[in-house]
Amino acid sequence: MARPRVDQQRVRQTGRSGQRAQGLPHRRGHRQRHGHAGALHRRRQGRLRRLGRRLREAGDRGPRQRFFHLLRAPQPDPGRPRGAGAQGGPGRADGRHRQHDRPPRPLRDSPLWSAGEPHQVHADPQVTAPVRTRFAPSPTGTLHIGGARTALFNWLFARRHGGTFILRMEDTDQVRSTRESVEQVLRDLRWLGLTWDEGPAGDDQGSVGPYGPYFQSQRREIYVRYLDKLQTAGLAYPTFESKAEVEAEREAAIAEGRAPSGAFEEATADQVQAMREKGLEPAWRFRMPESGVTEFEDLVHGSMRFENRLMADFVIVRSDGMPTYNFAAVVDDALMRITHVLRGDDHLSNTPRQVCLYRALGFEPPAFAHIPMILGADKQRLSKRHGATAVGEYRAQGFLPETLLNYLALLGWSLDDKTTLIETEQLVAEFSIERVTKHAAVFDPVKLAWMNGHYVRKADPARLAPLIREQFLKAGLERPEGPWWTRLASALKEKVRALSELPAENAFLFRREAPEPEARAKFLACGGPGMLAGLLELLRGAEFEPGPLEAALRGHCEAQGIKFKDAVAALRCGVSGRLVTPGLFETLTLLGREECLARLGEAGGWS
RNA sequence: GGCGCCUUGGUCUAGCUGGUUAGGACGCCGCCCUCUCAAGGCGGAGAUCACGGGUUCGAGCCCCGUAGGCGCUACCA
Repeated sequence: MARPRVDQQRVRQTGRSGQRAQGLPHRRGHRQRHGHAGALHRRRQGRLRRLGRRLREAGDRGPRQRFFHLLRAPQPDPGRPRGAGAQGGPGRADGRHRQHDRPPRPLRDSPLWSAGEPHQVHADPQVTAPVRTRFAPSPTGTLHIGGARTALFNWLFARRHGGTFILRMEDTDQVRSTRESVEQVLRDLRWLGLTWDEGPAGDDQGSVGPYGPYFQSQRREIYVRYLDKLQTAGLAYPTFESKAEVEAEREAAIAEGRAPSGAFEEATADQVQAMREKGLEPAWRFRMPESGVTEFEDLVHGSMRFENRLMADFVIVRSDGMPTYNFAAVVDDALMRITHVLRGDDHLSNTPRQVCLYRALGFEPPAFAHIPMILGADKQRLSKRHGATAVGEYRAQGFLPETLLNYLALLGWSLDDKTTLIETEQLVAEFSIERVTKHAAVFDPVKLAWMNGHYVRKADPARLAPLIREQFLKAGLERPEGPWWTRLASALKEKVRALSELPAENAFLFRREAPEPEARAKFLACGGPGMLAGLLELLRGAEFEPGPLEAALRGHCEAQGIKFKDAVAALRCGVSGRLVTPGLFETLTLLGREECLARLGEAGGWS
């Protein structure tokens, strides 16, 4: 390939002892520096907050976005150490927000780096053009709670603004990505109702949408094309340094108290050729600006600022030809016209690198919103040892999708000071990035279970019936489909949390079991044997529906001078062999007259 | 090591321009309701707002500093 404009590419000298190390200031006590930076940050935050309030009060539509540019003092022109800078930084002197209605610039306009020039992007939560968000999981396992929450926020934001929600599979890690995992993720998202407008279609490797394919593994040529552009512009270079070598160098640098070099040994064309003849391909690194700062506005964290010289050249294409996350995500987000990137804040530190890539490629960066992570009870990243963390597990345990949506929405977001139960529809209507929290949240399965109880109670028994049947089937308790299941559902839904708890407590409805000793004792204690004849008589004659049955029993007790409670206890224990059951009259009708009579007869033999 | 982010009861959170008995929810305890258990209703315990200074008549909110947790610094994403 042609390699024009070589002169412009000499943004930085190559070689591992490149200039940048020399340019480093003398190390100061890190503690002192750290504290200072923190203070600066806090001060800035304080100013932001005050400005934000002022603006909000003034009736400004978008509290957060406006004050950012007010805050930003006119950027002093650093003197443009290198000529290319003239067309650089996006600036936003006019204070308008136009990135959304402008497609990414064609690459040939790509400005080269100009060292020392701040690279700024602006974020604008005030939506002026169609919103496009995406969820981009790597299919290396099932959909987890954290991923589901990220997907939810992206989905909510898109739906809230009438935008487009895109699903993209980041399957560049060929060894860990599996077809099975893709299917599971699709299935779980569908179950949650987080439907996507563009992305994988069906369960195969197909895609729908104008910017596909939506599997990164199918987009290799695209990444190669953009790598070529970067290389041509002198912003990417090949290296053969192994991972071990890189690590050794870094550790040595730290041990010696010097900053690790940000540059790596660039292989010459001859070297690349020679290695290729030996069957080795280089990895490609992106050339970071060696000075200046990269700034961007984060919709939840505010103004972010990173020094370029502290970020090393990073690999964008591996020696196996696959792009790395930071590269593929940027190329795809740009090409797919993503306007708002909502993702876990573990990506916050990667963002300046990505912003540099956007710039290098001539793309306008999207708005970023880094949402807090979800942790386990021990405040560590959520993982298997925290119990069920996969969406699929919750589905299998009989959780309702609206439960997950409601609960997950409240992890890092709130509507107001007292709303806990929020229907999905309301979520869509009310979601706002401005109310997203900054700190990590601990996932609490107990609260989730409570919430599921609420939604199960709210649900239509006819909807619950097949779900409940599935749970019993799993426990080996069968019964043909039919209205009986709907009646069971309405009897059971009042006292449940996870539907999976049901079979253990209610197996007696399906088969006779040895009575619990406590139930047997209670049957005797409440005078069961003495009432038996009367109760059998009553059951034989009564209309077998909950209402009439209750009326009949109350009448019977009245006439016989029996305590209603005792009669209930006798029937419950006698018929179920248990202390706790669904409502007695529902239980009786579920069992049916004949079965009740038979079981009561057996109970007559207890002693 | 460097850089970055975060910090209100056990947990999720509210707290908008400084003045609230720091509000709500889960969980916990008690009472009521009640055919058991739940659900529901009512009430209670539980927060020196990470810590230390400062400004102020007054600070969870502002300023300075410290600590802790987490993330990035990978040819993981």
